[in-house]
Amino acid sequence: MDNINSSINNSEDLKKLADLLFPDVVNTPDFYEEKYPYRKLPSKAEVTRMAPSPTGFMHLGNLYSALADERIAHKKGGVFYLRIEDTDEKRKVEGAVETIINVMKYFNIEFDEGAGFDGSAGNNVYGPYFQRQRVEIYHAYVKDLITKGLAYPCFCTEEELEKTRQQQDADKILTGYYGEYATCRSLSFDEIQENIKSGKEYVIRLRSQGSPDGEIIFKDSIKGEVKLPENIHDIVLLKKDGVPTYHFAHAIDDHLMRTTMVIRGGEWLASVPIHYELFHILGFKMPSYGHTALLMKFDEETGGKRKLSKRKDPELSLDYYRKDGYHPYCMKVYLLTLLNSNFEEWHEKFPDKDINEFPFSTSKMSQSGALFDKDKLHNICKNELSALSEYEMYDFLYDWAKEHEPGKCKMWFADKEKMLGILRLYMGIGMKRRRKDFIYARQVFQLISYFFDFEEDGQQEKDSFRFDNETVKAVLNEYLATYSHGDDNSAWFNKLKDIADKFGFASDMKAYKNEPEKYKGNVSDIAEIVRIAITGRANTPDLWAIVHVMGEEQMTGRIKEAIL
RNA sequence: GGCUCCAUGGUCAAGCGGUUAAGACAUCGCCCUUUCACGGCGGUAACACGGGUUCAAAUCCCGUUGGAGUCACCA
Repeated sequence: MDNINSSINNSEDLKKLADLLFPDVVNTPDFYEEKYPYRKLPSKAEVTRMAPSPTGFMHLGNLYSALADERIAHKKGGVFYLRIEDTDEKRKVEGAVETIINVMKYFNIEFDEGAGFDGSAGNNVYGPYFQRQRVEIYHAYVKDLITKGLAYPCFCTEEELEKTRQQQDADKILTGYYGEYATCRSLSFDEIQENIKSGKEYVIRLRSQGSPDGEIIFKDSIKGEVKLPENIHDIVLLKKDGVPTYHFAHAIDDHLMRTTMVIRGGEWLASVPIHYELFHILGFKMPSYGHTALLMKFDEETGGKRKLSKRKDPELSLDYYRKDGYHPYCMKVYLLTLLNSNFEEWHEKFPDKDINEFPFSTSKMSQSGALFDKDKLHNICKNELSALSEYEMYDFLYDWAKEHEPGKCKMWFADKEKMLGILRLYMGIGMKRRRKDFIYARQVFQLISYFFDFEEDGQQEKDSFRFDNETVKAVLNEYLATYSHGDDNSAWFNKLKDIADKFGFASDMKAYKNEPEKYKGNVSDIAEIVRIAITGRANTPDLWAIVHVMGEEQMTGRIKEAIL
C-alpha cells in the first residue's frame, strides 16, 4: 500500500486517525458481510431495485426504468426491491414514499421487499432500506478505508473549492478535487487532529487510485462495451453531516443488498468510473449495469429532443395520467413497446398471453432516446380498452370517477343498466367488430356526456343544424308523430326514409348520387337532424341503439326541446 | 469546453456485407357505410454528410455535422 500517496504512511497512525474520526464505530465490514449473506436464488435470477430519492414526484421516465427492473427480476424468479435514497435532506418531501409505492401499485408493479414493508413477512432481511438508517454501516466501511489509507478527511470549505474550480476553469484544465488540487490529501495526523480540535467541519474523501491516462472498459448490458476514463477525483464519501453521498451509498447498499443488476437511466453512465473504483477499492464484485436510453420529449422552444424534466414537464408526471384516467395496463403496454422493440410484435401475435410472459431482454432495449409519442399511446389505449368486457370497463370507470369526479359519479352510475348499455354500445359489444372510441376515463365521459347532463347545458358544445329552422321543426315533428318505440332498427330507419320522401329529401342514396340537384338532401341529412336533436352531436354511434339505451322518455324530451 | 453515448420516413422501429430498405403510429386517398367509429385496399415519406475497406456498404473503419447525457458536500 505504498502507492497511496498518503502523508501518513504507517499503519499505526492510520489506525489512530480512524479511531479519532470514528471513535464509536465498532463493527467491521466483515460483520456486515456476514449479516447480509448472498441470496439463495434460482440460477439466472436477478436482483434488481428501484432506488428513488423521496421527492414523491414520479414521471414516465421513472416508471419506464422501474418497469425494466421489475421485468428483469420477475421473469426468472428474482427479487425486485425498493430502496429510498434519502441522503439529501433538501429533497425530502413528506409522504413521498407512500406516493411512490401507491403509484407503482397503481401500475401493477409490486416490490418483493424494501421500504414500506414492515418486515413481518421476513422479506426485509437486507434492510433497513432507508439510507439514513444505514449510516452506521457506511461508517464502518469508511473507517476501514481510512485504516487502509484509502480515504481521508478534507477540511476545505465550499468557498475554497469554488475558488479552485474557477481557477481550473480559467486555466482550461479539468475541474475538481484531484491530484495536486487535493490539498487535504497530504495533511499530517497532527494537522488533522488540530483541525478537528478547533471544530472545523470536514468531509471524508476517497483517496483515488486512478491515473489520468487510465481507461476502463466496461460492459453495459444495454449499450455494450463502453470505454471510459478512470476516475481520478477524490470524491466525497461522507458529507459533513456524516451522511454518505449517492455514489458511496450505492456501492455499499447494492453490494450488501446483493443486487445483481442495476438498470438505471443513462444519466448515470458518466459516473460509472467512480462506481468502478469504489467497488474495486472496497473489494466488492460489481453488479452488471444497464443504462437505459432516456425517454425524451419534444421541446417546443428549441425544436429538438431533450430529457424529460420534472420541472418543465408536469404533464409527463404519472399523476397526470392517473388524473385523466389512463388505464394502467395501457400505460404498461406502451412503455413495454418502447422498452423492447419486439414486444409489440409479440403482443400482437399472442394477444391473450399475459404480458408478463413476454421474454424481456436487455439486449432488445433501444440505444437512443425515444420521443414520447402521445398518438401512439392513444392508439394503444384504444386497442387495449376495446378488448375489455363492459363489466371490466364499468369497474375501471367507476373507480376512476369515484376518486376524480366524485360530484358527477352519482349521476353517471345511478343506473347501472343504463351505464352498461352505453358501454356495450360504445364498445361495440355484440357487433361484428368492436368500436375503438375509448382512450382514457375522462375522455370516455366526455364522449358519453349527452346521456346525462344535456339539459344542464354543460360545457359540451352542441353541433348546429345545417338546415333552416322550419325544415328542422317539420322533420322532428314528423319523427315524433311516427315514432314507435317497439320498432326494430330497420323499421325505425324506414320511417326516416319516409320522412325524407315527404320533405323532398332522397330516401335512396343511389338516386341521390345520380341527381343530387333534384333533392334538398338525403336520408343521412334527416338522420343528422334527428341525431343532433337527440344527442347534440352530428357524429355518434348508431342512433337507434342510442335511443334504446337512453329510453323513449329522455329521447322525446330532447326532441321536444329542440322543436321549441 | 473536456469526457461519453447516439444517428434509418413526422414518431417508434426491423435490418448484423448482396433486401423492390419490413412493420406500427400519424397523415392523405379510395372502398364499406344513414353520421361517427370499426374494417379493407392503396398513397406520400427514411438510411445526416464526406472519405475509405470491399466485387458489393444502411450495415465495417475514420472524420465532419447534428442531437443527447455528464462534469456538486443533488440523486
